[in-house]
Amino acid sequence: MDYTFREIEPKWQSYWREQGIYHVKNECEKPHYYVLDMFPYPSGAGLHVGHPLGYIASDIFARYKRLRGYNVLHPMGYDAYGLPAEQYAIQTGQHPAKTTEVNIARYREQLDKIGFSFDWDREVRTCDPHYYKWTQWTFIQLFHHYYDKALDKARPIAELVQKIECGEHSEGLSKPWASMSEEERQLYLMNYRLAYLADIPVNWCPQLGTVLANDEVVNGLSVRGGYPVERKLMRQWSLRITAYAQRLVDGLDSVDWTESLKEIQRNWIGRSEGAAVWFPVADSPSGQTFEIFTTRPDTIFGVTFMVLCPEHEMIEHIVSDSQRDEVMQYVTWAKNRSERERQAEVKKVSGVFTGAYAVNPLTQERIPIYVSDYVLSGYGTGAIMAVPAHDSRDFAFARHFGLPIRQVVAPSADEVSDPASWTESLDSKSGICVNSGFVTGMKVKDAMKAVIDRVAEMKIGFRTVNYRLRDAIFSRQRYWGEPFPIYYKNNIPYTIPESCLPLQLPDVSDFKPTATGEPPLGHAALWAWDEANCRVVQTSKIDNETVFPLELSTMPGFAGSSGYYLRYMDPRNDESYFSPQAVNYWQNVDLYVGGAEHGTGHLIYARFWNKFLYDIGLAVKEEPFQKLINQGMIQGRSNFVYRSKTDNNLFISKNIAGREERTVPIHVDINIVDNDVLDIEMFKAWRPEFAEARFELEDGKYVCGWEVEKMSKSMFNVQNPDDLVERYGADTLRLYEMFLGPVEQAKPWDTNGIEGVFRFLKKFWKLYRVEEDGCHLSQQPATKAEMKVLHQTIKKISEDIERFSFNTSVSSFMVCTNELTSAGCAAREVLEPLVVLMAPFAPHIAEELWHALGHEDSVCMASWPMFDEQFLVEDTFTYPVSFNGKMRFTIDLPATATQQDALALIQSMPEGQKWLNGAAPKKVIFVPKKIVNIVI
RNA sequence: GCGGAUAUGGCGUAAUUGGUAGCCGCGCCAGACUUAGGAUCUGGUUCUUAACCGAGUGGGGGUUCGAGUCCCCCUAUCCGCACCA
Repeated sequence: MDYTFREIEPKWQSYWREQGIYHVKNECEKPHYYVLDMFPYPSGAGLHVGHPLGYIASDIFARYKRLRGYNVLHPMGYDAYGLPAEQYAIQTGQHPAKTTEVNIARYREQLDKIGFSFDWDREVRTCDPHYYKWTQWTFIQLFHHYYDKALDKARPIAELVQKIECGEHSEGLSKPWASMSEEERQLYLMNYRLAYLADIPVNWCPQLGTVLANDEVVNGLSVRGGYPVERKLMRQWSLRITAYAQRLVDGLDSVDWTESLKEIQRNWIGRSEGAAVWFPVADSPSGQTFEIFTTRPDTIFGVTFMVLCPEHEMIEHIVSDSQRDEVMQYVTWAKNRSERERQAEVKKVSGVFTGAYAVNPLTQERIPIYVSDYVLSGYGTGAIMAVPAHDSRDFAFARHFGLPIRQVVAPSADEVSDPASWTESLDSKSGICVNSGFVTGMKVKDAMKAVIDRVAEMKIGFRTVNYRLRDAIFSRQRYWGEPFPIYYKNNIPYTIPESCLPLQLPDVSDFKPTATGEPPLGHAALWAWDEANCRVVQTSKIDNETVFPLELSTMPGFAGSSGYYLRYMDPRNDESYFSPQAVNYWQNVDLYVGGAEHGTGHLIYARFWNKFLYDIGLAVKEEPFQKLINQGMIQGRSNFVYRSKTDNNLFISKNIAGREERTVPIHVDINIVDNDVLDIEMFKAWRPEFAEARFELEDGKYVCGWEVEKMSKSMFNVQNPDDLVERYGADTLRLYEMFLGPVEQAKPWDTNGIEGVFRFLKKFWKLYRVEEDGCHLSQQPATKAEMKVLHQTIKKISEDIERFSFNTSVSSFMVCTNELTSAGCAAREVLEPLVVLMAPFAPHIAEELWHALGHEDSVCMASWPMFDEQFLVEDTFTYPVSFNGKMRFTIDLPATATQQDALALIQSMPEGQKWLNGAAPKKVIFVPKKIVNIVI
């Protein structure tokens, strides 16, 4: 019988489904293992071959772990809320709920064809009220918690109130707590809540009609759609992720991720140590001071001016009358500049003198205060001490405005020079302090410490740490997201009771965003909160006495994806996020597979979310994802035909002389090209304008050009997995995606080698001599050589899977099959274990062969074969013999041979004598089972 | 500018982790079976050479009996961050 994958694959897919083979229980004697894929956005384009790459790898691993006796949690779901889904809905003019539904169905159909072992009973969708109930619930918990710096964990806000009442906490209190109104108290607590409402400058994207988080903006443009983003002050919900900055840095040391991704996160969090110092404003009657942050306290003697960011609140208080107009003009100009403009003109220096002076607290020197937008309001205190000699930005500013530059650090004490001659600043943190008062002569590192100690002693500053990480803006002026479980009473936000969750997303007909920032939920005119009855009411009467307005913005895409891995543990629980039993059993994700592009988004938010849930006693591990594998991006491989410049109907094959000058390349659909050879008939039928095409062929073929580009519809290089499943079967697709190269590596998609993998599977199939009534194998014992091949393969495949090196596994299968084929092996004792080895990679063919071998149960229930060392040991070993490191000939020695044996044998051989030439070897290096090298 | 990674035949890649570089696959060449093949099977395929020899893992140096692998310098490509004081 032939290998009929078209019959086999659907047959076993429905068998697995009907038998519930992949259903996982939470209680089990077996050890647990949790393998997770990053769940997809169900976009309208469907899956392309890049998506399943990671899924196939994790599926192989999950199946392997099952065969190894683990109870494996391997779920899948959909990240259905958020901008991409909504943008697609707007483009197609349909309701997002509808398009999401359709897209999910399409994804599911595509996924099912590839034969994954997901437990679909645990599917979650972030847009499902049963799911987002817990997203909203977590938000409520965040709102009701603050970060206790002493305990270094989140605690209920009620505890903070208690502390305030006992007088243990008074930071920033303007008047006694007892005399504060409810509104004043709430406003004060807002400064502490982990989910808080504040007027903050945000990334506003008019085209998308929403605010975006920092990781959703790149180079001043939105990641989704590439629209310009501007800075705007808006009242927004934020998550106080910065409270966790240090723990987010520290936690990286305990997880098994690639160094590069950890580094991406460290950079994003951007921890820097330094000092905060207060600089008094000169001649200030009210004794004003302002705080600056510096990582170079050692250079404080080199400060020649100060700079405030345009948003700094101090500006209007200190600006001199003569400078007021100019300063205000600059501030207005700077504030109205778009992010993109600002970033594009980073090199251009701008700024203005305030007319005011500050006093260097260590030297009592008067130094001018400037305003410039090179100082950012969001970092540190939005004010800096400028040391132009040792900071390139200050240097550029000083040169532009002709401000003095004073050297205070030199590579060595005698390398002091006149900064007037410098072309750049001396930013290095190594060297000796010069002209620096009491730190003169100290090494930079020692001076940093000395200056901090001194300012601390003088009570004008302190050692501190700053982070680049900003709080995560959590409001989106969009429709397709989780509603906030928040209503407003006297403009003060209150959470709706947990028992009323989920707060369902209202169905509105007009879900489009507005350019002004009014959330589309405002279109749900009748959407308000009846406080007394704890329910959403449809009334236009918001009386602010019994009926209150609800928050109209929705949560961002990362809300739903931040805790989904925990929900999979217990996905149908309506009483809690997940049960303690479930989380105690599964703990956290053992292996997480997904793209590195989520390094500064989802992977940070999820870690934060998990740490918070850990603090409040829900999660049991501080880090959610123990091991992380980043699968490489699959790029497209475009094909080109070459059209004559003079004759639109003439196409010239790639390698014909002079083709380059005579033609222009045109993208051609990769589906009508096979191994870079164009299917001429399909090409003519592809588009009407090519119907009359004529060709200049080479060797009777039309050879296309190719290039690696992004996979995109417009380049006709999108490879759809369904087509390949149809043509070669899911098992071939699975093996081929793995065979392409290491999972972690980015690579262009290229079907040129898929035939080879397909041939291999057919060959593998033949090995089993399948007939209508099963396999016609002999019961004869396998030869020693055959057993050796088998056990080598078991060893290799096991090691490969543990190392996540699936491309080499496929090669090993090929070698094994080739050897068994040429040995004519028909021994059951060899072929049966081989089926189990194949099961994680090509589950359909393995299942079919397993049954053909006479088994009644599924191959998924088998156990992984163990290799037996006895088949691998050699009686003799062939040693390469080198002279001075140069390999010359080989000798066979018993496995137990020693250096003396080797040397004796070599000396007795004519070859050996030729090389030794009668002389005694200087040295003999003998590494058992490796090499004999003789130094002559 | 800062940080991270990568570099091996015509192509995708492999190398027991310092021990015969190029496994496996594609492509190509030759052959077998075929009316036929874009089916199947067999053999060959780093370069140079008729062959032996020789050269060879981006370039240059170093450590070592021995380097694709370790160390230093350089180049190229990819990715991340980027006025973060």
